[in-house]
Amino acid sequence: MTTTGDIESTSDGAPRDPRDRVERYQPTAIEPRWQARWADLRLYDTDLDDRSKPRFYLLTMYPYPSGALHIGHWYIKTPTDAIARYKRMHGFNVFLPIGFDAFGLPAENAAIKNNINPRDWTMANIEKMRGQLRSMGATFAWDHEVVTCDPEFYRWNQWMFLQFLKKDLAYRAVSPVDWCPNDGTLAREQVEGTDRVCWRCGAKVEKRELPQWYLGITDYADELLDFSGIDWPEPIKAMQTNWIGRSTGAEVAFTTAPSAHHAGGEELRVFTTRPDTLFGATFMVLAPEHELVATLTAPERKAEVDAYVAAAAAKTEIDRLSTDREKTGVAIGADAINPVNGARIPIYIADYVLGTYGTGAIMAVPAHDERDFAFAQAFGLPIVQVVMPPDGDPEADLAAAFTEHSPDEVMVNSGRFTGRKATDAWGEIVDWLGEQGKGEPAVTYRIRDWLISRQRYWGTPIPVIHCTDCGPVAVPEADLPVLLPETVDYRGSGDNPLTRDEAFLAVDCPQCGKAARRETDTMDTFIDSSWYWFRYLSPHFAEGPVDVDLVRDWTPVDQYTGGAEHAVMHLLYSRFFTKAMRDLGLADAREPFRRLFNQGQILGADGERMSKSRGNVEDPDALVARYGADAVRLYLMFMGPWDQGGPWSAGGISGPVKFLNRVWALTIDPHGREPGDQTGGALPAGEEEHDARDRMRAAAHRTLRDVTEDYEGFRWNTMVAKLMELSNLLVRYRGTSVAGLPEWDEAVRLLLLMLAPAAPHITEELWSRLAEARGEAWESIHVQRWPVVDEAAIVEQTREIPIQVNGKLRDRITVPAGISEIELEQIIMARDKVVAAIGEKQVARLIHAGGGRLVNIVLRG
RNA sequence: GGCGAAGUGGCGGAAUGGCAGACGCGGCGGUCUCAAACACCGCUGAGGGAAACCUCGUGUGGGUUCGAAUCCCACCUUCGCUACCA
Repeated sequence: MTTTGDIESTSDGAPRDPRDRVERYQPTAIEPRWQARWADLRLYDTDLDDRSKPRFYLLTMYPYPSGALHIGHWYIKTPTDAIARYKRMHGFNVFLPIGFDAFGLPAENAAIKNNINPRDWTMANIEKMRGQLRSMGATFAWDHEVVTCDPEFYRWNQWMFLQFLKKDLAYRAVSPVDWCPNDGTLAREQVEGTDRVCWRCGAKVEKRELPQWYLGITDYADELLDFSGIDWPEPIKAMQTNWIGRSTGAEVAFTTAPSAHHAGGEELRVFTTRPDTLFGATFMVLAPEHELVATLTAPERKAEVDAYVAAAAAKTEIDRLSTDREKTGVAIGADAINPVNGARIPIYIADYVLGTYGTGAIMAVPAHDERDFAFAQAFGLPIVQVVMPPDGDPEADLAAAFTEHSPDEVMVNSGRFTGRKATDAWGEIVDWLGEQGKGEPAVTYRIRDWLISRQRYWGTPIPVIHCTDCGPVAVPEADLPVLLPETVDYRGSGDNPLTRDEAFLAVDCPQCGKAARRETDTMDTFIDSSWYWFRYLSPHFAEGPVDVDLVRDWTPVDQYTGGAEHAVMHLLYSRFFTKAMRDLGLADAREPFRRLFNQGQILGADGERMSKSRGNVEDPDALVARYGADAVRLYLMFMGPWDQGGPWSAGGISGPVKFLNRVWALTIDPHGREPGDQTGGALPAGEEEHDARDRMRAAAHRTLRDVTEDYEGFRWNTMVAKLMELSNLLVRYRGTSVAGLPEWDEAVRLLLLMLAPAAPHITEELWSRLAEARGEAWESIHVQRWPVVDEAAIVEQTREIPIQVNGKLRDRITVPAGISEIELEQIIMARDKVVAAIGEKQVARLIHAGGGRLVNIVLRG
């Protein structure tokens, strides 16, 4: 270290900046050097078989290789790296893998545009992004990298699909599906917003009737509602719960009434969550696509009904909604019979009843359902109140549907149930229907099975062969992987080129041996992300998708970090896959991620989502080149709470930059003083050397205690603030007589250790220089143990106590720490300000609050 | 419409029943410098006052409490998700 401690000695020569004699902080010189050194030493390779330390599987959502990292990647990944480093300093064997979500449409679009293979485009991007990820100084276990477009990975997508087929967890069905002109078919949860657009490309989605492959996620609906044993953010659990949408109720069998054109007696089942309102059903509504519409429609109504059905079928969901909830429908000229009272009620079709939910038919109870109420009003249908508050009028005209369903409500106009509490009667009615074989308890879900077929090239081929005789036949496991053809003929079109690739298509049926055709759909890329963290453990394992022993030791993941935008997609699929894999004996945990943290999103300076088209994208490479990775890491952590995100503003980065410069100066030049320093190297007024030494120790250990808590809770912003506070104190003592004393050295050492996980390069550099100055051998700061708080150092001799009168701050006194309440009260009551604030009033009592932290004097009157 | 999150200085934010505004940005004044930049020191919620201090102040209105940014009730605003789910 180069320190002389005496700046006056330079002043007799030509005037010059005294700081020039000290080396300045140059992050761009330091950072690549340490990154290379860490890599050479294999400092962050994880030995997964090491049983001497507790394991910690830290996972962060893998990036899509779009071509460049953006600041959002830094926002999630650098604090995650800080967690890894912090946990290592606590003796954990930390596994922090990284990989690439390498299948997907952008590669295909690039291929069409530039007439190159999507693989080449993808792999070039990956190579570039690897370099960018390294520039973060993050401790990723690169030797476990997974790239999902590698056959070594996607063959196991195919293998698992075959296992799912055997268990009927994968199946093919023809049904109306959401079709995006760019991405092909989409799963239900991949269509967003009121105007029904594709989650990825934003194009409007239309309905198509197609044969498609599904995974039976609904089989696991109930288990997916159980979040016990995992520590996830409440909003995500709420979103998943809403998405799964479990409704308990009953299926009730209405029957068709005999009429001129129909014999009657046919069952019409409805699902209801309100069996207690059965007596109020005044009509019935079928979805236009309901299978019985054709047979039940009266001849004279046929033309109108057919027209309505055709119109509904032609309408996309967009159009259905654009009618702004105005109810439309047509009576079909047939009646149904209500099983509870034998009432004949007319049957309508209306598009507000969905064919895909429940039974596709409802009993309409206009008095107690807003939609039914609106329909009844529009069509002049009777409205009969059957549930009301205890003081209600059963014959009153309702202005709106009465949907309250609390223990107070009583039933009216309901035959033998009249006068009963509605909540009590709910179950009895279901039981009563059950005894007569006219209904039973039922549960329905909003969630649909996961549609995984995509009409795209750049994905995992679905391992199925279509034979004219045998139908769809699974590719034998021995024939896996079904490889994507290397050369692709796009002919400038956006179609799936597999459909034109005769070499790919032509194959013999594995069952009968006749000429057959391969399935050309590929899998939704969310399949890849549904289990990639299992593969990280053994990326080259050839005997199966996962090494079951490693999975047992290392999963579930201890901590997962990533965005909340995947709440009902990736984060739900992953839970499903884990449970399905468990049932295949591939995993033994029922949940994938023990703890989940959703960071916020970094927006552009304009407060909008960052996007190239808006021109508000912040380039992390440029920031790193200018300020260094440590400053960028620290600034992102310092911005605000991690789960909050917020608009980017480059201005604030100067704070962390200045902080790092001070840490640098404190460490390599403790005796130096800045040229404008007006303190003359003196301690703060009234402070003796021993006071200063105590203060440094106390501050360092109090900071350690608080910062440790902040690390545990991922509260980076306050963590950085507290380190800044400590460094501010040391800056004040720099160049004074206490700089360089043991308490100073300890405070600097603790400051570096506490900062190390967040700013790994500068701390490593300074740590090495401290070792060098002491003539010790270098040992990385990142393999040091996290320091231990000395509670004795924090204990203070005196305390400052705020004094309130009637809750208003009136005075502050400094007293010895161990003072008794009686002594304290004597001092307080003698204070001028307190006496003045009390005035003529009487003191009612004194409150010693918060364990002696504050005193409040309460006055009478 | 439903579910969820959040409203605090000029700005990002801290404080989750006990001193509101930690820490930082920006701003103002000073030191250093021939000068500027950097760096360093001080001030910086609003109003009043020469000052000591006083009053007001955490979206709005009420409530609980000795004491409320924090807890409760009602409302307003913003953001995210959802969208006729019977």
